[in-house]
Parts: sequence; C-alpha cells; structure tokens
Amino acid sequence: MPIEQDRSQFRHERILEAATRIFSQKGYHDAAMDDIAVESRTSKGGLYFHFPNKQTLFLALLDQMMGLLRARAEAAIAEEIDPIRKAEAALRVVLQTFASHRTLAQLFLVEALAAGREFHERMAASHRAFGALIQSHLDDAVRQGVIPPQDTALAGQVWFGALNEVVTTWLLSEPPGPLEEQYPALRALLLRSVGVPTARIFPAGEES
Amino acid sequence: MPIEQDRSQFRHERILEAATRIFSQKGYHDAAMDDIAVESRTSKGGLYFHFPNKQTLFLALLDQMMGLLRARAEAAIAEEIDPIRKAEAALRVVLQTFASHRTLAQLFLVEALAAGREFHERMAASHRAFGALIQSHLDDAVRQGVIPPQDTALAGQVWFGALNEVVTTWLLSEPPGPLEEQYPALRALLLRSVGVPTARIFPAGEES
Amino acid sequence: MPIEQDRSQFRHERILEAATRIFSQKGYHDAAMDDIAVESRTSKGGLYFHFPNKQTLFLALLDQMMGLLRARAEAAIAEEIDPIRKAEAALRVVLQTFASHRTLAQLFLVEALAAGREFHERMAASHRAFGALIQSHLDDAVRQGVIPPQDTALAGQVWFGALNEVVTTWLLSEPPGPLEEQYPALRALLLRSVGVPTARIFPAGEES
Amino acid sequence: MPIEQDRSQFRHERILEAATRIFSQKGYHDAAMDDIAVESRTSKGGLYFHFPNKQTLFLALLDQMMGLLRARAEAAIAEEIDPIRKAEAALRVVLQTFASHRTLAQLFLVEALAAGREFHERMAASHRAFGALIQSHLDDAVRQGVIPPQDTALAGQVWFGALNEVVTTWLLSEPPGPLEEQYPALRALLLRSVGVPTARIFPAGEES
DNA sequence: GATGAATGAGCATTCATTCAT
DNA sequence: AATGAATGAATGCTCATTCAT
Repeated sequence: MPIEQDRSQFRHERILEAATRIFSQKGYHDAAMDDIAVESRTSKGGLYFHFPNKQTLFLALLDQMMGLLRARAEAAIAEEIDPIRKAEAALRVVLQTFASHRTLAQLFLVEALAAGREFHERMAASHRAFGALIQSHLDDAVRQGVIPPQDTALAGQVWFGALNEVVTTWLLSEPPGPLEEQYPALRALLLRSVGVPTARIFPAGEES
Repeated sequence: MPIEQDRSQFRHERILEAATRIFSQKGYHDAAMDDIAVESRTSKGGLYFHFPNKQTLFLALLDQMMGLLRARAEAAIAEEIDPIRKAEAALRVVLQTFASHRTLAQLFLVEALAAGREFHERMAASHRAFGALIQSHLDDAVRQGVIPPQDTALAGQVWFGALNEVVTTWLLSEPPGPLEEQYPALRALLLRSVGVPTARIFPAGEES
Repeated sequence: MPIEQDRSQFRHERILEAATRIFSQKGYHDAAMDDIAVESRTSKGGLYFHFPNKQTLFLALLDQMMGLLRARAEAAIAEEIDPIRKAEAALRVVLQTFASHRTLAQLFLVEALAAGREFHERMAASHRAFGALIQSHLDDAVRQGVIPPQDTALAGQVWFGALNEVVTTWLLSEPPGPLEEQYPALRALLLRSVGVPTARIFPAGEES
Repeated sequence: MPIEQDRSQFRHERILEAATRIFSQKGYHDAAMDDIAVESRTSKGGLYFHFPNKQTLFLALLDQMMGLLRARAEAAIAEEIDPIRKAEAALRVVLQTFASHRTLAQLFLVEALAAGREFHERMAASHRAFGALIQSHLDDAVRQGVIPPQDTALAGQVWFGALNEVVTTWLLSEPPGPLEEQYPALRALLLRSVGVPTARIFPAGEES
C-alpha cells in the first residue's frame, strides 16, 4: 500500500513541522499537544499514533535538526582542504543555518534546555559532538604546525560556546538584527584564540 | 516591632535558600510551590505572603545571584589596575564562583532558560551585563594600545559564551570534574582571541 | 483550629457518601472523579486533597464498610453464648446489614471485584475474615461436641459463599424482593450443613 | 467458497482464544482491543469484522463457557440415576471444569462482574441456570422422599454460592493449591445441608 | 502574619470504534 | 475480508493561586 504509506509519511512530516512551529512559539512546556494537533490538522489520537508522547516528538525534532546541521557542516568541511579552513567552515555553516532557521535555532539552543532534565543529556551530547568536530580539525592544524599545541578540546568548547552565545543573544533580541554580519568578527576572534597568525586571519590586511 | 521584622526577614531568607535547593534539584517546572513550602518549613500561604508568585520567587533568586556575581567581580576588578588584568579577573571570579556554587550555577545557566519565556529577557540582560563588563575593560585596553582595535562588544559576548559553555558542560557531566583547572587554558584562549601578545599571556614562557 | 478541622472532616465524610452513591450507581470504572466531585459539592482539587487517587478513595469505602460489618457482627455475637448461636448471629447480622444498605452491598459484593486486579487481594482478605469468624465459632461447637469434627475452614467459606450468592442475586434482581425473608431457610440449610441436629434447628418443630 | 468460510471460522476461533487469554490476564477493562488483535494475529479491523464490539466479544466468551459447563454437567448427570447423585455430579463436574480451566474460571467468576453493568443480567441468568439445575434434581429427591421438603430454590443458590466462593478463593490465592481436593468435604457439607442422611453421605463410614 | 483547605483550569494520554483503501 | 491510520470523547491527576479563619 504505497499510497497509504505516502499519506502516513506526509502526515508524519506535517506533524513535525507543526510541532516545530508550536514548540518554538510557545516553548516546550506551554505547547499543548492539542495545539500541535490543531496546527497539523490532525486529531490528538493521530498525533499519538505517530509519536508515543510529547517527549519523543520533541526529541524527534532535535534529532532532525542535529542531522541537518551535521550534514551541512560535513558538506562544507569536505570542500576545504586546509584544517583551519575546515574549522572555519563548520563555524560559518552552523551560524548560517541558525541565521536562516530562526525557529530551529530557538528550539535547539533555548527550548532544548527548557524542556527539562530528560533532555539535558541529549543536549550535552550535541554540544560535545560540535566541540569534537572543531577539535578534530584543530588537532590537524596543530599537527601541521599551523597553530601551537594547546587544549583543543577546550578550544572546541570555546568556539561552540561563543557561537551559542551570539546566536542566543540574537534570538532573544527584539527585533532580530542580521546575524550573519557578525561572522567575520567572530571568525577573527576565534581564529586568533587558537593562535592562527594574524596574516592568515586578514589575508588582505583588512583589520576591523 | 524590630523582632518581628527580624523573624520575617529570617523567614524570607529561609525561603530563598529552600527555593534554591528545590529549583536546582528539580528544575523550575518540576519544582512545586508545595515542595518549597515544606523545605522552608513554612506553609503555602506563608510563601505567598513573601513572594506574590512562583515567577517572582525565581526572579528573586536570579537577582540575588546576579548581585553576588557582580559584587565579587567588581571587588576583584578593583584590585587590578591593568585593563587586561581587570578583564581576566572578571572571568576568573565568575568561573570560581560557579565552581564553588554548583547549585547556583545550575539555576543561573540552565534553569533560567528552562523557566520559560518570561525569563528570557531577564537572562538576556544578565548576559548583556557581563558582556558589557568585559567590554568596558577591553575598550580601555584598546585605548591604551595593549590590544588592537576590534569589536569589543562581540568579544565580551564571546568571553561570556565560552565561560558559559565550559561551566554548562561541567554542570551536565556526571560526575563533575574540577572546573577550576580549566581556567588557565580558557584564559589563554580568550586573551589570545582579543590579540593580547603571547608574551603577556605566558609571562614566564610556560606555553601549555 | 478545631472549627477548621471539623469542616474538613465534614467534607471528608461528604465525599465518602457521595462516592458511595456514585460508585454504586455507575460502577467503579464508569464513575468519574468529576461525578464524585459534583455530587459532594466539592472541586476536583478538593477531592484530591482528601484522597490521593481514585483507588484509595474506593478502598476507603470498602474499609469503612468492613468496619461497619465487623462491628455489628461482633456486637451481635457478643450477645450470644452458645457457639452455634454466635455463628448464626454473624450470618443474620451480615444479611440484615446488606438488606438495609443495598448500596453498600452493591459496592462490597459486586463493584469490589469489578474494580480490577488491585482490589482482588483486598477482597480476598475480607472474605477470609468473614470465613474465619464463622470458623472460629464452629470450632468451638466442635470442641463442645455440638457438631461433628469437620473442615470448619471450608464450612466458613461455604457459609459466606451462600450468603454472598443470596445477596448478590437479590442485588441483581429487579425489582428487589425482601431479602430478610430468606434468612430462616438459609439458616436451616447452613446449620444442617455443619451437622447441627434437626432438633436444634427447628426448636418448635416448624419444618418449612 | 467453503475454503474461505473455513478460514473465516478459523480466525473467528483464534480470536476467541486470544480474547480468553488476554481478558483473563489483564481483566476486562485493562484488556485493549489492540492487545487481542495482536494476540490473535489479526488487525483491529479484522477483529471488528468478526465481533461488532468489545462487549459482544466478551459475551461470546461467556456464552461459550456456559455451553461447555452445561454440556459437561448434563453428560455427567445423564450417567446417574439417583437424583442426589445427579446433583452431586453437577457440582463435581463444575468444580473439575473450573479446576482444569483456571483461565476460564477467572473470566466467568471474576471478570464477568468486572465488565460492568451490562453483564450483570447475563451473569444473573447464568447463576439462575445453575441453581435451577441443582434445584430440579433436589426436587426429584424430595419427591422420592430421599430428603425432606424444603426451599430447593434457595438450596440451589446455596450450592452455587458455596462452589463459587471456594473457586474464587482458589483463583485469588497465590500460589493456587489443588482445588479438587476440596471436593469431598464440600460435597459432604452441601449434601448435609439439604438433609441427606449421613449414611448416604459417607457410605463406608469415612467421616472426615 | 500564618495556615492549609479549597479551587479549577489545564493537560497528557488512552482506547473503542470507524472507514478509506 | 482485511488492514491500520485516524478519530475524538473521556478521564485521572497536577499545581499555582486564593482566602476564610
């Protein structure tokens, strides 16, 4: 019954979209399953047919988003050869993705913590994953002698924390300004933080 | 009736302490006013006499904590003359304070977001305040020519974001390791990020 | 605050009465906590203040009823000296109590099983208790040589089972006839079952 | 299409068997139609094709069981000539059947009440039927002068009630002991209850 | 000031039943 | 005949907040 399957899958996705909207509008706790049912033009029973409970539905959203970020980041990284440029690419892509998906960013950076204890471990894992990604390329850079030996694990955390803060500030500011404009300065700060020579940071000498 | 006033104030504080424990144990949403009433050996009515509602009680906690952080930071800053050392002092003190008050850190960095929309603006303000503190000293450093001109507002955000991430990771890790050991490396990264000369970062040449 | 206590206790009892009515009207499962709240002129929250959940409320009812039966039976038994007469008294009193409290009987004999697994053990205990009561007096009778040695535990069960069946049939019959008229014949059957001589059963020789 | 008919009938039976298992495992209310569908390797739609609703499905089970009991009892009764022995046979067979089909007994004696109001009349009818069966043979016995004239309708009820209690106690006891061992003592009690001479009850004089 | 009983809106979840395919 | 996705009414329970005493 491919037709039925398609329809079911379509509804599945419609629910995910609706949930994204509702959760990021109202926050995890204030979002009622009823709201999501209405928004996805489904019945409450239909919702529960596709997702066993509210928590799982929210987790599905986070996982979906992690997948998106990871895929984009990996694609961008693959296009670069130089390890520093790889790390830069990861930073840039995540910033861009958040910039163009404010709703998702809201979910990922704010609501995920707000959703309660159960999600903390999951979030910690996401943060670790991003940190590890940066770290691996910084390690390459160290190996190649581009930057001095250092605590690259911490550097990964610092990069993600900085990104996180910039995006969160943007999320909580009303009205939101252009997030992407922050990228060059952020890039400069973070590159400098790991000891990338100034010459490499400002190729044409355009110190801000 | 100064005695009664004392008693009232004493109870006020007992409630705050109890609330701190309960909120950081259970999280904002899962903490019931009942729990706090019991923990503070008061009645529910008593609670509501001192605080008009749950939100306000939680806000009082955040404000108290902000006050503590601010006081400590300002004291530490006042002891330094050099602007870079002032900025460093702020960073160090906040890290130390969180390290020695895990419960407060939990509340401030995790639960505050979890508490819902109503707190977002407040949190944004806290973040801005810390960022501005760092920024002001970095601006002095720029003025003195110690570091190059740059987007010091962003730098302030980056410093706080980095700190935030490091502490949060520590909060969510089981079992928690020693947070303060991270300080030297974090300091180095952040000083370097704003262009402090390596010679100043590692005075005796002890590159890690 | 004895006044408040009184009021609270009064409400407690009003809830129990309302619950008795609703449960025996609709049965355990079809009785909604809402129904009971309305019937007891309370709010749902008020209900839950007095009883932590539906099950506990129902159990309180059963316990209350067990207490009533036990008290009446013991009082009646205490008035008799002869062990056979004591056993008879228990039988008679329980029959009478059920006859005059149809609602309670419904709850005790029908709904208690219908309420589900969780109550089975409790019901089994009630049955055992009644059986043991009969048994103890039959044992006395055996000891005194009034009736032959026999499996008095089983006899206790038989007596209660017989009573149970007669009452249940009456409960389920529409319209209900006079239950107490059944007593003499039931008494005769049960006395004969344990070997009480016919002469003692029909003192004046009034065989039915 | 006899083959299809067979298949349908086969499925019909598979559903009944599955329902028996599920209902007696979980009880009427906690048994979900979904559970039964899975257990019978059918779909929910399939279930509803064979039985219009949950109630009807459960009734079908009860009817099936009543039929089994009736058939066995009648067969056993037919083998006896003496009316007392006929009544005894009915008693013995029902006890044996319950003893060897614990699941069915559970359904018949416990869950049937738990299933709610709608089943009460049906159950009453079953009880009446068994009572009437006993009664008819006791009436014969009275007519033949084997036992004294008495309220045989009540006696039928007493016999069934006693049996019911013994079996139910066994059902609710953990772990279940051997039910059939109770038969001789139960028989003696019940025969004596209707006035069967002791000599007939213990042919070889083996008073327990 | 303090108490704690009472309120009631709110919500996640279940499940018998339906029906398009 | 059979499937299983969808429906939606029903319900037990929670908890911030109020208020008579």
